[in-house]
Amino acid sequence: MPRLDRRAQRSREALQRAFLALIVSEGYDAVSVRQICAKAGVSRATFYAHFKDKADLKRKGMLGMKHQLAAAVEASDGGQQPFAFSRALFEHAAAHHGQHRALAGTRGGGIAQEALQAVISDLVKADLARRGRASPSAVAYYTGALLGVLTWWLERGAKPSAQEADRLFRVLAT
Amino acid sequence: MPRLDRRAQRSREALQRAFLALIVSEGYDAVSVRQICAKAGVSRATFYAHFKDKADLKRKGMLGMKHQLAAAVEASDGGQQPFAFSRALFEHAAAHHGQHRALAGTRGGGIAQEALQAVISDLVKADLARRGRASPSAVAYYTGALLGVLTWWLERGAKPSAQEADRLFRVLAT
DNA sequence: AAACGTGTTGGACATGGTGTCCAGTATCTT
DNA sequence: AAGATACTGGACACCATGTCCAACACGTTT
Repeated sequence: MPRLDRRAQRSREALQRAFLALIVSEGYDAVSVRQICAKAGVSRATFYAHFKDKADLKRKGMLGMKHQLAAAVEASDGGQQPFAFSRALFEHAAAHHGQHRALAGTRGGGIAQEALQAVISDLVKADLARRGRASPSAVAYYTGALLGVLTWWLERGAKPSAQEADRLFRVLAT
Repeated sequence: MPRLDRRAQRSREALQRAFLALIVSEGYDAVSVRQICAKAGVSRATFYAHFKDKADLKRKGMLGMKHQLAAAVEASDGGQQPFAFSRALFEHAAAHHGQHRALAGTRGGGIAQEALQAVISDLVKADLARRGRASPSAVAYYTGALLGVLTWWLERGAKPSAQEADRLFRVLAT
């Protein structure tokens, strides 16, 4: 049995979708709760029944992305090569292009940088540890580098394929 | 002769200072113009005489930092070695620790990431070009890596010396 | 199908921030 | 000293926020 009433689920999803669309077109700061509700076709009272405020909506959205990402990486086995997870990361980003751009791009005010950074940082740390090369500065270095290539690639419209972007990163990193 | 009336300069600086302090203690989003004025001991009308809004204050503050940084890098000659400018960058960050942390740290919502990113990106691009290794992806890669190490270092309180942090970066990058 | 439970609605409300304006006052410059 | 310019503090209209509620509609359950 579904944990959530159909109506509740519809409202939630409509709000999330509207939020992402507005972030892209207006920028995170400029988006108001009213706008989100209008675009979602949902009463403002309903918004507050689901989320504490705009930041809460953002937080829950990022939590979802975090889980998706972690699952995608988990599901892929890139073998033993260094930074094996990066391929899955680029491919997930390509598949959910709009979502990533909204949250990680400049328009989103780098809202998701924090969350992405946390996920990537963990992956990098584990990877380096496996190879006996983990140091805090190295983790910061490779995390930043990967995030740099990822956002660069997203902002130019995920233009080269995910596979190619992944290769570009890995060539530089090794 | 001074381009700016003493009074005007005092007000400006008081507002900038108050803004930075509040960002650190409250976080960028939570800071209101009223709070800034109260902390600066300045009338709200005065604020609007100097800045269009909070974002404008932020923008002008970052412009200042950008110029400082560029000047600091310009003034130093790190010889011919790769990424010669990075030393000056870390040292400037150490000298203006509070300012950097307010704008680049998590508390500031990564407000300055954009500005820092732009400055560093230009420097990296020029450096790589000089060595005939410039490609958009490489610029993104090293810019991200340097930004990653820099923010990591700042958030742990600029704990190892600037010199040491610089060395850590350069070892990984070359 | 009917009854129940729960999500949704729209509107009211108090609160507080925003950006603008102005007349009076304080301070700087010449 | 006189003129210029910045500051003050308060008023203003406007808009967004977050909370509440009674009426309603939809989904779920029996």
